Amino acid sequence: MAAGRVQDSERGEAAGLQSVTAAARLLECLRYHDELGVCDLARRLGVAKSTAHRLATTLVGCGFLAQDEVSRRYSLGPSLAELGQVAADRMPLRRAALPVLEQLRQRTDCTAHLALLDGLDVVYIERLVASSCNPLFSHVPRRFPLHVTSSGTATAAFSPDLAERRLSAGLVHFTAGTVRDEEVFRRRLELTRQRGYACTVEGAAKGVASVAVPMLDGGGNPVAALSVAGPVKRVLADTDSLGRLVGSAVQWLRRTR
Amino acid sequence: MAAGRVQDSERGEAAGLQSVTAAARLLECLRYHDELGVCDLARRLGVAKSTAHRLATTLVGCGFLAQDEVSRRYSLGPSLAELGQVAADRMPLRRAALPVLEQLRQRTDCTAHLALLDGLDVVYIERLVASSCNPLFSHVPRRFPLHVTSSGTATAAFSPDLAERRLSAGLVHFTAGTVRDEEVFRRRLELTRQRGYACTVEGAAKGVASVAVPMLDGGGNPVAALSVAGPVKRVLADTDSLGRLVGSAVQWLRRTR
DNA sequence: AACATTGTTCCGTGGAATGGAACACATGCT
DNA sequence: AGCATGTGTTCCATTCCACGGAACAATGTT
Repeated sequence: MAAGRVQDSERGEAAGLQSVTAAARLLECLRYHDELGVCDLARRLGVAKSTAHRLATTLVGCGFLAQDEVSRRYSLGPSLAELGQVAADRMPLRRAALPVLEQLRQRTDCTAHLALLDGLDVVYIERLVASSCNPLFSHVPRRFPLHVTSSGTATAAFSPDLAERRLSAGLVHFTAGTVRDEEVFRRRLELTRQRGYACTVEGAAKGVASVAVPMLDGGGNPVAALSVAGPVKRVLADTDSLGRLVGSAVQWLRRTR
Repeated sequence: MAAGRVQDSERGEAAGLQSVTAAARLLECLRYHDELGVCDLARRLGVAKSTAHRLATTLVGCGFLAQDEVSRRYSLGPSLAELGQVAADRMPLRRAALPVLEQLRQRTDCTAHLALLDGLDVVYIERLVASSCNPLFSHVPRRFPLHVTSSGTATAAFSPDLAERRLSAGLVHFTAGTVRDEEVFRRRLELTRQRGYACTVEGAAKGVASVAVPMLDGGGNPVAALSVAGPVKRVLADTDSLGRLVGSAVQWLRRTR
């Protein structure tokens, strides 16, 4: 690493140790895939098969990946689950939000979520599953582009810059319920601003609707959102009242931080 | 990487890419520490300060670590939280256990846990916090040596080999409630076998007692444990009934897998 | 049989990662 | 104030570790 270290990468972070960065990128390939093979990983990372294989087997050794004995494909491993849970346990915003999320869960009998804004996506960092919830959320990803879910819509509605960036990047297809049309999305943003909450139907998961309210920081920028999600009929029967409950929860959370 | 690749490491796994392995070990240093500085990390890893610094800053760039602007110390980062949650979401045993954990939580009004056996430790992979629980578990680690908690005791009680290995490795001090004496631990193991459940007081956290039942695989080896934890008085008032409830939950889980 | 695809292993090579040293900064002690 | 100690960051010479290419084994399709 001689003078003139490369400071530019796709997200502007220093490249640092290249093989560590490659390993992290490999793990990220599995965000939306239960498992992937070596050749697929190599293609996604833009490296040789043997390089991808070495990265993957090293991560298996560390417990960050696991390999299926029959299919030979790789999936996220137990040590990642453990450390990830530890990391989430320690997030101050998540800690602060837990009591009010639990309250929301009980009052609404819906699954209560905390989502953090990250780039042009939201990441669901906490999900307290409703007691009565039979279609579990286990198969639902944790990260969505802003336009896909109520939490993302809610955050974009209160940041014109963010909304424009998301639109410029394109309203990528994600689920059957993904809004793809710019005008439709703009109307949703406006409606969200008027009502103070966003509502989406089958954004994240089939058969599920949700209501979300953004949490803004001191400067008025959205950083997170609270939401409740449940069967479409249950949520649509009650959106205003759910919106008020979630809104109160957000107010409470802002005051206790 | 010429011929004669070293196949032996402390846990018998191939070393693979050394800097990737070092990065993983660095993340593991933070299991029991909210944050650590570069010099501390370097000492723990047995590397130069500059190496630890480079590892840490690379991981910050990837989102796996975060650095406090004032103290300059490093803590686990948001991308690790995200991917870790995804990894946990996808664990088949955790998925299968969720309904019965929720049931336990409701019936007992205690915090319900799923712990997996890993080496001489148990790792708490799922924790459904009791509704009435005010001293939250946010500060409680996810990994404990077997002798410290009820889940660990329960698993050790039904594997003589495992118990002996834990004893040989030493009953390390963990919390004020940690059993340190071999005879005491052996008596606890015997009592657990007689009753079918383990009970510990202030093993994992001050003011909390818990009751755990191991889950054995087809060959009779413990792989996991279910447990409920709550205020000492509540748990001790009802250990037998809690033991039976948790035992039924374990039976149910075994039959559905 | 020929071809395409996958996952794994091997090897020569050069560049990426290392440790040491210097530096900047902060704290505590005499 | 000067010194000792500790921290976190940056730079550079050195070398060995990580890379890509190629070969191989296995599987599936035409």
